Amino acid sequence: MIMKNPFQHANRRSSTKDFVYFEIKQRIIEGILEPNESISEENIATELNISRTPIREALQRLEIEELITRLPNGRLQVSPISIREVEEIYNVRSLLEGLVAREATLKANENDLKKLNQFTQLILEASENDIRDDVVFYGNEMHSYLYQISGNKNAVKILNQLNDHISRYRRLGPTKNNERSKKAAQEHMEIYEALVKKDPEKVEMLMRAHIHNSLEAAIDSIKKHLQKSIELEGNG
Amino acid sequence: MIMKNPFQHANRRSSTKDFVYFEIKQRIIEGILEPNESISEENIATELNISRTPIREALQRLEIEELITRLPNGRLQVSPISIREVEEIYNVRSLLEGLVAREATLKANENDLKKLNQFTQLILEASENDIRDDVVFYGNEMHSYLYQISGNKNAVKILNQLNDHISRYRRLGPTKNNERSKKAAQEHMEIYEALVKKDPEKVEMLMRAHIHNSLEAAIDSIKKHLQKSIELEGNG
DNA sequence: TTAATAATAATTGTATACAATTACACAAAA
DNA sequence: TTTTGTGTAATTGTATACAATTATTATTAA
Repeated sequence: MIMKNPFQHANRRSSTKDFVYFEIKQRIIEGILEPNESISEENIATELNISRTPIREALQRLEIEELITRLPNGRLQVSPISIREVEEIYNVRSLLEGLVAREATLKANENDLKKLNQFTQLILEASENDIRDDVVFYGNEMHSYLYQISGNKNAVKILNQLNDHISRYRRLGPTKNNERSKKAAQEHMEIYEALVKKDPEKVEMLMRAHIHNSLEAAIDSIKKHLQKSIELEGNG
Repeated sequence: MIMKNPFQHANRRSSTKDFVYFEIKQRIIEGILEPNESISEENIATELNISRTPIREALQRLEIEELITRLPNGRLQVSPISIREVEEIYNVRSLLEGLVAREATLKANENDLKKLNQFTQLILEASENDIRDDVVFYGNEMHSYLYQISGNKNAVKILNQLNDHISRYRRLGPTKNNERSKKAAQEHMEIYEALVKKDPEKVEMLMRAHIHNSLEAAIDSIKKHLQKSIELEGNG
């Protein structure tokens, strides 16, 4: 038996749809739902004990954001991954991160700079202790903080979507590339220093380079992963 | 009485939802549905003689693309317009058009260059005859053709969404700015010439500048429009 | 055995009933 | 008159029934 509105405790309207959206997105990013795995509305409905209507709406959103792909026959599957797509995403991201960082440079106040300094210190510390997860975490925090300062809602919305895809790819690269972590920490520091000097052009340039460098590291690990997958298939 | 599936003649699955999506989007772009005008699922359902289900899905897509805004109370309205948003959109568009044009430069073959030459000629002709609509039309065609050559699906998808918003703003500027048309025609020509020379850096630079120049023309007419709206409100 | 076809099952698309929320009009009290 | 509250209408959210399509299995003919 299905209860009428299992999420009515939430204040906002339509929290069911959002709950399903975040839940399925999380599973895709974490790889619980694997690339090319088929998705059934009915299965999700049964598992989460809700009707198909809010599930359809959540899945449509994921489809628009291209984490899910609709086949010509109407069925859905988790979107496949490809090196080509990663390169596309990083190219766009590089430009937009640069734009946002430049705008943030012009708008950052003393308190913002203090905050950003704290992030760079935390990143540096994590990289010195070889804690890659923390480098990534505080790195993301610093980027998000720049998003916020910039106030550029349009660019930030796109960046957040791109970052969802990147999170998905990042999971594929378990390579604890400490060399990259140290370089990334250094790059964040340089970006911070240019921000303090209120040099928007330099901030933009450094940020673009920073994203491009991350791309190369990412591609390496993805290539390894894809190769491994193919080997496994071959042996299966 | 509602018929079961009024659009079943179409081959593809789910054409009802898509039909509603394009129909409502068109109305928003053309201004038939005005900024801040409220939107009711039931009204659309009655008018188009279909049930609310596919309409909800179409509206959700428009909401994600931000042509429609959901108020905290769950009601929908046509998204408002603002100069600030136009600037944001053009800034992002400038970077992505530049990226796509650069990539297209590397991939364009002889036939593509021939096609692009035809577009530049049509644009030039239209501008000399002061037919602004044709300058815009063939200009868009040329941009779309570059999208296609680039093969960058990710960037193109974002650009198409941005262009929907820009189309909406363009309608506000009935100023037959022939000076801008002539300059735009010239700019397209210069971009074409750099493409022929296979100079991706120059193409990117020229394209960015071209978009920025369009922005300034756009802002002028939008400012005039907003001012007029305010005056009308004051007199109303 | 294989290929073609028909019958059946599974899945998505749409309509509709009902639930939950919000807006609105109207009445009562200050 | 203004404000507060209450009942009603309007609107959105969810569940469910059914329609349409697609996939799968079974069956039959070659």
